[in-house]
Amino acid sequence: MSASDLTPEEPDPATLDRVFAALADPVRRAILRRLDGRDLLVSELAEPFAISLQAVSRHIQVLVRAGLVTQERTGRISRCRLDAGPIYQAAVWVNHYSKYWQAQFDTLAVWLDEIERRKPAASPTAARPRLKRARRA
Amino acid sequence: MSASDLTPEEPDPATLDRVFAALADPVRRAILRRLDGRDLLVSELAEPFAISLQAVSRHIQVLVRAGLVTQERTGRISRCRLDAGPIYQAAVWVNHYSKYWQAQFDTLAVWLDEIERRKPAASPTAARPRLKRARRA
DNA sequence: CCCATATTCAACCGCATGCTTGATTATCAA
DNA sequence: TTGATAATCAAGCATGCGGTTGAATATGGG
Repeated sequence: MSASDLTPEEPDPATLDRVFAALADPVRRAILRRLDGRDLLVSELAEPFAISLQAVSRHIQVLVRAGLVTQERTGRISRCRLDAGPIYQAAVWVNHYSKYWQAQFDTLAVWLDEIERRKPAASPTAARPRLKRARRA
Repeated sequence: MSASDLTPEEPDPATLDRVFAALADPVRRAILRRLDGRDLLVSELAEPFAISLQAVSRHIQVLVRAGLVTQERTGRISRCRLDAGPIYQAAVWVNHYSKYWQAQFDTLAVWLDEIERRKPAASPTAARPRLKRARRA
């Protein structure tokens, strides 16, 4: 899908700043992963981490400010829900460069096909080795 | 490193940290955009920005440390080249959530269809903006 | 050689981040 | 009312970031 179909060419830079900055932390990424498909309380969210509850609470606030999480308070509990909307903007941005790794993979695929073609009757059970992601030279 | 490198479940967190952090700055994103398709010198890269050359040089170093830019020095000049490889890891991460915005667009499409259906003979020239349907994962 | 050019290094400043511990607010339950 | 629970607020600390200016390091050209 073309990026211009549903979003402007360059979305709000400040939004992109906040989203990418929010994603630049392993705890926050793990929080988003845990919110994938279910809503969780702050304390439930904090449980697997080796840091204080307060620290997790602040991580959640960072995610809220980035628009990636919404909180709905009922009584003393606060249920956290994922909002993947802003991630879409990040996805549009990074996917602009997909041509590069696709070209890389296409080249690799052609190369592997070439190897396959030169092989003198490979064993039928031995599948072709999986494509390893090309590390930069 | 295994076969899962192509579509890694969880790539190296530190790499992801550096890549997302590098993308969380408008100057660095603009640098990457300007390097899309051509290599540029540091001074050429710095030209459109209202900050000092030293500041741009440090931004480039951040991008180099994130693996997004490589520098080839010949003499006193330093030619900068984009390496989109690490962006692929970021793309894999964010595209994991594509199901959400695709669902959103599907919902929007259904909603627009509903409106269309209730309209009593819409004007022929004013076409409803076409919504490209996102591919179902 | 002499000087301009290209880039980086170094020191500094202001501010944000990530974590801690302790206090506070608010709610539920006995 | 009393007390436990859920979550946030607040202060403090170490670290890192983004910007500046000034100096240093090559390198190329006259």
